[in-house]
Amino acid sequence: MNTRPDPVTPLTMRDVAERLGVSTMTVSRALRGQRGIGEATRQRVLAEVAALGYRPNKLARGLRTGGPSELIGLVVTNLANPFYSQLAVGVEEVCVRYGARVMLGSTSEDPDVERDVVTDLLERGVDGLVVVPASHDHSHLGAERLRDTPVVLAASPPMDIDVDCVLVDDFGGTRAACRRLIERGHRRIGFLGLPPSLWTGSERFRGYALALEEAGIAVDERYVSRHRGDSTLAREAARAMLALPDHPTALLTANNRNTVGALLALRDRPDDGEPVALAGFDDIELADMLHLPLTVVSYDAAEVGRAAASLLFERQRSTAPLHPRRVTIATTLIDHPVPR
Amino acid sequence: MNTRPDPVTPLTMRDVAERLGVSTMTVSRALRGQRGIGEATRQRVLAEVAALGYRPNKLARGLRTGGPSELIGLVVTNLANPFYSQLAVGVEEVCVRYGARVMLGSTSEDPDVERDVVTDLLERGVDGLVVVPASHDHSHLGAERLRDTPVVLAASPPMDIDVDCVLVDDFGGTRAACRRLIERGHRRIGFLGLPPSLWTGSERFRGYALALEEAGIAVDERYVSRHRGDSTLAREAARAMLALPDHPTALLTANNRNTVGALLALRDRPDDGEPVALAGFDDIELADMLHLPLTVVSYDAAEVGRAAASLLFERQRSTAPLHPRRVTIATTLIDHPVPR
DNA sequence: CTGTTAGCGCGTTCAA
DNA sequence: TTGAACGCGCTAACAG
Repeated sequence: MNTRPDPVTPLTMRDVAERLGVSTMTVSRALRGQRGIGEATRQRVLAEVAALGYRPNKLARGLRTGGPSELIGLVVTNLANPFYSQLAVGVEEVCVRYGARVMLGSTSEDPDVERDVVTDLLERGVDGLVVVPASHDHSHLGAERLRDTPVVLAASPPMDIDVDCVLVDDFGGTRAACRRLIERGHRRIGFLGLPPSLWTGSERFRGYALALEEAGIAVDERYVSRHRGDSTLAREAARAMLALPDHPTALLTANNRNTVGALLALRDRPDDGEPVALAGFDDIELADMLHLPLTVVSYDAAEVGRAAASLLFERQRSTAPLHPRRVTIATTLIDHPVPR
Repeated sequence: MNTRPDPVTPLTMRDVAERLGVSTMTVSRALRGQRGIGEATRQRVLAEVAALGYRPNKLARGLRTGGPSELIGLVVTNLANPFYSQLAVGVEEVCVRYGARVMLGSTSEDPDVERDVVTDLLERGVDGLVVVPASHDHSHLGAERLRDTPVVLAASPPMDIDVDCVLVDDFGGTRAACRRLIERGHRRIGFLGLPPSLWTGSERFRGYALALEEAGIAVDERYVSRHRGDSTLAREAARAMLALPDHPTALLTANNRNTVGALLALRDRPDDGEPVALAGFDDIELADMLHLPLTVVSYDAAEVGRAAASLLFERQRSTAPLHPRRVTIATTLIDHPVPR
């Protein structure tokens, strides 16, 4: 005989209370371990809760208490990119430490989608937002639109708004990589990069250009290609550069997609003696098992997420209005040898 | 002059209504585009909403309507693993199509954490759950504990509970890979795998063992190592196998971590003439740019997520109680040549 | 077309 | 120690 109420209607505190002949308050108190309740009653309540499989409704509770939802919104451009999934790992890790959960939003790099996603997350009551912006327009992330919900930008600094951000040392990392190539005697260095409209695109190019300048080398436009981070485009661009009579003796790539493209172009290239060196931003798994040596600018993507989430929780906890902070994650230059 | 109410208290519908001298119902109707409201009033309300930056509280709305939260919980063992982040991509993709969001939960492969995470997600009102189980104990995912919340297991079939699941063709894929090695003349094939306690571990071993049996080859225990999927352990195991006087002429690895370990072991190995062949489950980026040829069992991890989410929404929409379904994602065998 | 009443599930407040 | 009334923000159901 099934004495449980209709299973399509979820159990409420009242169901538990009625079965015990007590008020909902008694159940509520027992559930939250609040003092001021008889130990015997407590046990009776908890036993019934377990028997019935009752679960409190955190949303209703939050509505009543007005407390934090313990929910963080994470808005990324493309979760398929390992950088962003690692970022998510870091955010999640810190959130769990603070008893919070992560709600995901993917924008497909579309600013309009970003607006909608941010709005939806706010309407769902997130306590804070970590956003990898899809464009330079951050107006929908400003204080007047978000009221008191804190935001942290990742991988890109705020434009015209006052919020925290976590950046990667795009400039320094790229400069170091370019210097390494110069140290090895390269003077004609090609750059396969992202469009200047992306923060990372302009910063990484700046690192490249400054390293050349410091070595007294002029930037040769024929050796620079600034397209979207697509490995097919990168491959074509690299191929074209390498077909020049005075082609670059080294390539510097602005992200892992470009590195893959360059690797493909180098692989396809007829072996005409002098090998072309390669360095790139972002580490690559198995990089030291490739058929050619590769120098990479490596950094901890999960750390970006951890830092962003930490800034969020710190701000949440602080009563005094902190002024906007900026954290930069360091990069390391790694030389991957070739096997044998 | 700031005429807005105290910003720490979020705006409610009442704030909007009072400013307009209308009832909250009028605001509510205007906001939801419900018919039965004057066009002029509607515009007035919407204008005020925009001016104030009011945002409805979806949680309160959901509490009142009792409608779905349009929220799916995704519970994975380890988001850092590309397989699971790709799974998340697929789940998110389908959710967005249905107007839902994804709430993340990571278990670190700990069954106790899994229980807690699942409970928390349910208390937060998710409409459904996609779970990559951390163990064989699925009792906390059964109908009596979840009431009406549908669950789909990913990568592992349900044990003692009746729920949908999406699997990868672990058995068929591994058998195909092993056959390929046998076709190439190998008779001594080493297996670097996962523990039998994992579903994928036992299925992939089963594929290996059957392929051998079909070729009339007995399984040699010295050629089998079944440890956790850690590349360091895999490397040691591979090294030990290759040190045998009659060492395997080919290795078959049960997942990408094992493949990496095997690659490392093969790289370190003194070149004693005959090269050792390698095949493995899971594709590897840049596999065709390695220093040795690699055969992989490839499949679309995002498709696993898409299928899981689809099953969830289908079940949600269907009134009749569907019986448990099982979807298997196909695998493809890919031969990655070595460059040049 | 608009407003009033009531109540979703829960917790605060105050009285018993 | 326990319970009743009330309200969190919103909307269904029913007035007018």
